Amino acid sequence: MLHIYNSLTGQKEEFKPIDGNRVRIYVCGMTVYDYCHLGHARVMVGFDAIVRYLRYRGYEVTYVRNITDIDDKIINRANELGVSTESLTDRYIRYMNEDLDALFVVKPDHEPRATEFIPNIVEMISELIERGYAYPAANGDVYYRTRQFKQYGKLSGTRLDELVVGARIAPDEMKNDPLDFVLWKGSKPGEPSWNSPWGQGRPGWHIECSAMSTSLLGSHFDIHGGGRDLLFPHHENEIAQSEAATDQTFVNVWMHNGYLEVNSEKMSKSLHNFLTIREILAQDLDPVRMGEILRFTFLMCHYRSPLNYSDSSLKNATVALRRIYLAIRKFEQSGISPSNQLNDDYLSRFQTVMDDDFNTPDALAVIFDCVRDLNRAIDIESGATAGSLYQTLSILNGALGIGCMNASRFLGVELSVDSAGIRELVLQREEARRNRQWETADELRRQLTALGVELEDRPDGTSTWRKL
RNA sequence: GGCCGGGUGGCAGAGGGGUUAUGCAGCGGCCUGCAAAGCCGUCUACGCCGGUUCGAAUCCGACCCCGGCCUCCA
Repeated sequence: MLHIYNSLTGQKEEFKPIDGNRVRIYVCGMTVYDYCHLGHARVMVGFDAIVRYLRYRGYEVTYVRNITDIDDKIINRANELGVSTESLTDRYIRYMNEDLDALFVVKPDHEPRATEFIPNIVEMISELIERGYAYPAANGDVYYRTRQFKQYGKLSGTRLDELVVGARIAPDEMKNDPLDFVLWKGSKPGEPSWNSPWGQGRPGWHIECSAMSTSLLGSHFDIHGGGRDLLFPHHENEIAQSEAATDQTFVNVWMHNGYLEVNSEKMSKSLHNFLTIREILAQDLDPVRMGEILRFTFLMCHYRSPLNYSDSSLKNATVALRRIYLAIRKFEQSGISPSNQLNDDYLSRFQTVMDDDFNTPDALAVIFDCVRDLNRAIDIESGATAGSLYQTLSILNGALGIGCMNASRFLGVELSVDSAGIRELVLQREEARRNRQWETADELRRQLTALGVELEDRPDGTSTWRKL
């Protein structure tokens, strides 16, 4: 039985899809005016693993992850660079896709952009005005009447009276109440804008997610996710907008990722302490290998816990992941055939921990137990057992989206700057060992070590190797 | 100030009333020409103080520290 922690109720709940076997999930993606940073990566990888697991579990998932391609920051950035907002967002969407590919993140079923849903947005705002939940102001803005929505604050646990203290009205805004928030922004000359009943303008940030999610998934769907920092006010406002406009429960389960931290501080744009995905990927000769290491780093920590990022997080992930790949390679070089007879014990342990709010660290513990068993089975030449464990391991890895690289590539065998030269030295050493010239063999090993190559001698006298 | 999280062994990081998390590192052994990898065994633990209980790292209360939200942020 799958249980998911619901931010709305503050507890783990049994998950029951609204419509039989179908699961409809919406995740807030990114605003594309800069490179993806590790905080984005954590959300994308986290929900990628969740969606993969839901599918593994047999659910028919419709996964929507939006792109915000119009807002103040995009406009400002485009102006700074002297380019159009479209060319700016196109560029960063391209970079985002490259980054996410490197992290083995599968494409969502729909990836709507705010600018493609202006009619839906306008329609929803009109509905809100009609129902008395919104009002146009003289400056061309349209605002949401927050106090009108009696359940406001139910997600974040805030009370309106407490919020008033911090609320403020910017000089150019014409709100009736400081708590009201903008649905539609009247545009200034020269800004990108769309036609609306309230004049030229653009959508506010919160409304686009309400419009896109309900348009693509219906007024009432199963799961809505995003980073913890979106819980308030973004998701709170989404609820207010959607439920006021449709009179229906918006979302059953709200899921939020813990923060990615650096030096125990939240990584964010405003603190200027963020690392981009591509900076990290560039740290290794093979960016794809680095992508999987980064992905693994995220999965070693539960999605709701804060993850304190450091260089040693990557090192930890590297050696842990290497253990998995060494076992895979060991099996592949053993000549044993994979077996279709899966190991029920591991499958069931894996499902138990993943069913408990997607506990990926526990799931990895199961995988490592399976790895140990596999190594053991290969060592004692128990072919049937090894074949079964190998196949089981592959299935479990696939459910998390790890271990899907070619083992030799991960271990760096095909990648070295001088593979041919290394191969030559390895062969020379094999020759020396055959002749029992241990001094020569050890000297060659020293040379290889200096090249960053670690040798593993096999019983038959040949050697395999990997990058240190 | 209000509202949320959290403090676990050398490190990372799950768990959560009595029984090995897991990975890395350490120690002992097997294997090896020597290594590496692998396997077997093994040491370090639950912020502080009280309480409940036969028994608490796990529940309750106070306290100390850390982080977050209350303004844009994944």
